[in-house]
Amino acid sequence: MLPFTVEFRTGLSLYQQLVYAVQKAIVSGQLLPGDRFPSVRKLSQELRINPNTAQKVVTRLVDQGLLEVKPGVGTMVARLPEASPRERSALLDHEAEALVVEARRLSLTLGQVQQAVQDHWNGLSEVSVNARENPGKEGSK
Amino acid sequence: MLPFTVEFRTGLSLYQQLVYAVQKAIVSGQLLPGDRFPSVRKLSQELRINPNTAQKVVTRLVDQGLLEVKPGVGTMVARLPEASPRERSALLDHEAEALVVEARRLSLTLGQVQQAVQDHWNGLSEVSVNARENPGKEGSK
DNA sequence: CATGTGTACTAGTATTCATAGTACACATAT
DNA sequence: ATATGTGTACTATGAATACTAGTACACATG
Repeated sequence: MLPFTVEFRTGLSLYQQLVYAVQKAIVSGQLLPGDRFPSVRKLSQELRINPNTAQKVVTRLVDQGLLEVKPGVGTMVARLPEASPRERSALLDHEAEALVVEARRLSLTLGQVQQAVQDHWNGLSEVSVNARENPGKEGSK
Repeated sequence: MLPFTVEFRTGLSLYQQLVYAVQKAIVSGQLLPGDRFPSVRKLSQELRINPNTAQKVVTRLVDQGLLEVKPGVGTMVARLPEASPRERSALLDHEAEALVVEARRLSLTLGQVQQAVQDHWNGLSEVSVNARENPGKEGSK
């Protein structure tokens, strides 16, 4: 029973997809700062992957500041760290450009791209709202 | 003397970056259908890479329908092929989402993302306009 | 014929990814 | 003190990918 969902697809490495799934769960509010995060042994069991692969996922997310660990205790979701201006401009300069190049290659329109961006933005915000209702239910257990 | 520019950065494979640079040159109009594309030997010389790596770039672009080759003659830029609905929805569903997730992780705003998308969109269109003027200059040589 | 083109190989090295297994230190519950 | 669960660090292996080097052949053109 993991607090995030992941559908494995071909073309991307397992650990990349897992890192992304957790990032998504965090930015959407499905996972909140202070929440307990499953141990690498639980991750590897549930996902049927090697513990070292699970550990690699956690290490990457720790490096990004999304998770924090206490040796012997476990892992929990951290507060979203302040992003560096460098990272931000890299996304706006490079990743956004790559999306646009790809969109133009597929003959999509600017409007379609912007609409998709907005839809995803709103979709993640809706999850955030739902997530705040669900923790209340869990608190009653 | 290549008809596209590429700045190699770490983190991505050489051939990926080259494929992207050519995609960008094509969608921006810097390279037009029918234009001659450099041979793999020229690519490897200019870029100081192995000819097999250059060939891999060309093969990938041919697979995408952006280039077409005539054995013994050479390679030229193809007409932008009709993109499959599958590719399109994949970009709008997955790549756009990934950009949004990353943007939210970096605490960027929807407005900033959409502004960046539009800027890049416009930036590529401006290149297209300039490219149409430059061929005229080259014609006079 | 000489030159330039794409293409297909073989072979090698380095890196990444994922796995398997082991073991230790730390923390908590019984 | 013991049992259980935690993170962490290793070694080793194999597969896949990336990139290089070199060679050779067929095709096209001057």
